[in-house]
Amino acid sequence: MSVRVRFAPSPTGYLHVGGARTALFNWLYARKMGGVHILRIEDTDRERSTEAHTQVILDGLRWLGIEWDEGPYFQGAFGARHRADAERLLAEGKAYRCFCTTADLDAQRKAMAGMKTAFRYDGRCGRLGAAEVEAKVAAGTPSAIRFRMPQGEIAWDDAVHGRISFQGHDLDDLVILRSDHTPIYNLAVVSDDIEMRITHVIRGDDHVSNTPKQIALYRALGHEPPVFAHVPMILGDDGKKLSKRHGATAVGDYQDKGILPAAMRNFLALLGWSPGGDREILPEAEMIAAFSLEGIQKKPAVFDTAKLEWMNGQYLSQLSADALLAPTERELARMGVTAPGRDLRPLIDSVKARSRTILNIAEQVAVRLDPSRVVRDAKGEQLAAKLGTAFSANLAVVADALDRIPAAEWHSDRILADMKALAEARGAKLGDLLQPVRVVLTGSTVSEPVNDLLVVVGREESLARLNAGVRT
RNA sequence: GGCGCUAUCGUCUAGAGGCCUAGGACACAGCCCUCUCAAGGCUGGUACACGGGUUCGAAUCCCGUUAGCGCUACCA
Repeated sequence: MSVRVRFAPSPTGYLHVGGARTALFNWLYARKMGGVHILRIEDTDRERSTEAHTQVILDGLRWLGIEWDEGPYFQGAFGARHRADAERLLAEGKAYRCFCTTADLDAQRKAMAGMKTAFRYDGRCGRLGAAEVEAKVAAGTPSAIRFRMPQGEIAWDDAVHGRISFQGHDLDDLVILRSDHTPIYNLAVVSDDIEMRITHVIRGDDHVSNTPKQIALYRALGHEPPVFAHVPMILGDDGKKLSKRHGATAVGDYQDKGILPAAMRNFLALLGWSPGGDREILPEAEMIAAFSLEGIQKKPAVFDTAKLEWMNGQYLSQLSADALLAPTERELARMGVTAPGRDLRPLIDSVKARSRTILNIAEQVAVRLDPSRVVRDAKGEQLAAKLGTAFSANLAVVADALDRIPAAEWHSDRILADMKALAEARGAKLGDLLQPVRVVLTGSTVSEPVNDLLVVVGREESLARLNAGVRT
């Protein structure tokens, strides 16, 4: 039987990194096994679900390069089947009508508050006589449908955790159909997974306590449960559940920060999964080849932004300026920087080695393009203070020497040769000559080699900035 | 409270009884390279939660303790 997996987000918020990773694992497993990856939007919570959220989730998945072979299906469209399944269970005596109102339930809960055990529905409506039920129905009393939880052990062999076992008597008789005839999550999932012939349910750890309920539902409905694989949560750097106060947690935020989809995918894959051994950078094909459910970690993982950025830098350095051009231009446009007719690729090449994100690249390109974006940072100020009058004196000397290089010979090699000769002639250190140039050109003490920087900024623009620097 | 899950460097992890005086990566520190930085190379510190077993031998198996997390809805 061929593998069929699904990613089933509920559109009640943005696509967060935990969900993205779950999707990634589903997709990797499908690709690895030559199976089918299905996208199903679980929009049965109509109060919190929005179309905008659905769109954000779809966009996020596409950005990450996670494809689906079927769907997106919308769970809300399957209400009739969910209802039919609930009624079948009712007809077979595996479920019963519950006439308790929300207020009744609250009262029951309150009454049990002092007791040591947790509140559990006592099944009182399940003990109603047939005549009594009929009378209530005839009287038009609204009722929900409750599933009769079987007693005894319910266990399964989880693909990541191994055997997990619950006792039926610890579980509630759960409502499967609301009194307004809409389905409850646990029923809808099982009904859909059966209908879609899902073979492996790969989902977040937070669902393990739902699993025994769902297994019971599978059996009551006359189907074998699928293989379950519960992947652990992703935590913030304080060990707490990842949330907005940890900074970016939505995949769209990382897109905005200039993270590459391939790097994000690689990083997410390695959060809670390991191919075994020492590999870190895994191209898509290798990732698929190495993927296995057994390689998934049991314990939650902390999301380490520094490592993500390191990884992004690795991917960045492998990409050509050609490949980086479009995303960089997009970023520049957002910053309001345009350079019509200018080939930005040499600038990107010049700058990408010192960048960890597209945003870094764009910022540095912008500074080289537009003198108004040069802002002297703390290190730059420090250097100027340290050199004192030598700062502008050196600038003047360098500017003078550079001015003698004809435009046709404004090349990296020629500039470096002249600078070295100048340093030697004056008995100065090359660094003392060049650092002021770097600071005046970029505002910072960090950049590509100054001779390259001069080429990238251009002869006239460089000289203009240097001369302006001498005067201040 | 109940039920369940988890436990190797600060972080991500390798490790399926002897290969472990515990390996890699990020981060950190130092050195090399160098006009600065990044990259790269080298070096360094830091971990098997605790307590009992089982075994000739345990990071690896079992039990307990502790801690963390999840669920406990007519939410998903």
